[in-house]
Amino acid sequence: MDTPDHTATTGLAPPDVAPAELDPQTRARLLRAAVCVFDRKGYAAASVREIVEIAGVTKPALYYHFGSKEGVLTAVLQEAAREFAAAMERGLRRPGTARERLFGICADLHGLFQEHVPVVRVAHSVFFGPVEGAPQFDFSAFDREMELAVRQIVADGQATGEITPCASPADIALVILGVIGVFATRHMHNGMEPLDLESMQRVLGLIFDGALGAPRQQGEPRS
Amino acid sequence: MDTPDHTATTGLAPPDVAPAELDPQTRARLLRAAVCVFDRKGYAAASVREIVEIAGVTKPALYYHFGSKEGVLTAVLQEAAREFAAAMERGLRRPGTARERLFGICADLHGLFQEHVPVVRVAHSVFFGPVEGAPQFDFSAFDREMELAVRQIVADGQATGEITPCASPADIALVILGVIGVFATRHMHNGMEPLDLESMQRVLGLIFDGALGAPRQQGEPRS
DNA sequence: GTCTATACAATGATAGAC
DNA sequence: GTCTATCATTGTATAGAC
Repeated sequence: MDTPDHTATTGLAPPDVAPAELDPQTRARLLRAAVCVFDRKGYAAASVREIVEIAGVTKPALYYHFGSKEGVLTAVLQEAAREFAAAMERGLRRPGTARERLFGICADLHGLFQEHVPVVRVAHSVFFGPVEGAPQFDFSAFDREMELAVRQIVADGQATGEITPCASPADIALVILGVIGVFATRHMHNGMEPLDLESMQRVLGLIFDGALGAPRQQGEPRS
Repeated sequence: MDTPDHTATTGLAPPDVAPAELDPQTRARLLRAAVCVFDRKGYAAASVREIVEIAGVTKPALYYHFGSKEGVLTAVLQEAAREFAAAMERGLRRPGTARERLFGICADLHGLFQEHVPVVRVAHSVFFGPVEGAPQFDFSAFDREMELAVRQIVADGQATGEITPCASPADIALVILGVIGVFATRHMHNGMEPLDLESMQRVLGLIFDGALGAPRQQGEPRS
């Protein structure tokens, strides 16, 4: 219970494995354990004791690699931010019509969220969490990048005539971001059954085809 | 610094004020202080010490009125839930077209959020916060009530022909809930400038008028 | 109902051996 | 790089006077 598995510190490990080889394992185990505990307890209530217990290492190992509890959280968020930014970039570089690109970016995000639910929850909690107590992480980048990407694609679609130029790209992007947000919410929160990708595409199709609103023939009294 | 103001325990207060008259004041002060601290530090990191300091009372007073730190949070959430439910009911009872009712419910929510930003942030944090550590509050009611109300109004609008019956009420409601969520998010998060009610009405109008999507004439290759 | 004073557990972080 | 052992602080909650 004290030292569960020392496959590398004992003589049983391959002789060509240097002692430093164990480091990345320790770091990765700590990160995974931290995400788990941050998700369950929240960052503030998460104890380094529980993190190192789950990781199977000791406290000084955590402080050696990350310096502090904040350092662990920052590392988690930085990795998440990298993956998120990469997804946004993929979405922007994707060829095709605006609809295809927007579908693609939403599908990417859907998959990313589904694959890393605990991390997404932790990131969300920190983003909306208290200003004091959490590290000063530039988190607005997440939302800003997403909004920028969607708005850019919408603007492209307007330039090619695929999307109506009657509305501002920002307003249209807002609607799409709202849909993404609702689906993300459903994925994050325990007790709400997540909506599948098919539903998301159906809803996005609704927006794109202008299938919302009035049947376009009996008109409101004015306006 | 120990006992800041005892306007009622000293002989300076009006003689017709019974000692028990101080109670609701203490309770209210505690609740306001708790919201303030929960918002700034988060529930887990909030200390009863700071709460009672800001409230100008002592620890036992808090434990007398609420039993525990959890009890304080629960009281805050319950009051918020009552106000929220009342707003949803008002929205459902409001007469007029579906558009008017939906605009009304969104405006109500917008006002409610704007008026109680700290409470909304606390509620949001708890809703998306860790499962362990926070009290078992039936929080899904918030989202469920909102979704039900919007969906009901959409269905009504479809019954009268105001809204296209081509899409399911649930899907349309999802889009509207997304917009509400985006606007709520902008209000809650420090560092994002909140969007005004006018923007919200403009975006909702976009959805209602079917102004999103293609200009309705050059059609996609298929579908 | 509200106070003073305190019990008692748990926390984040570190010193120093190896 | 990783361990054992420990520190100082802070947390929630309570006992008992008034």
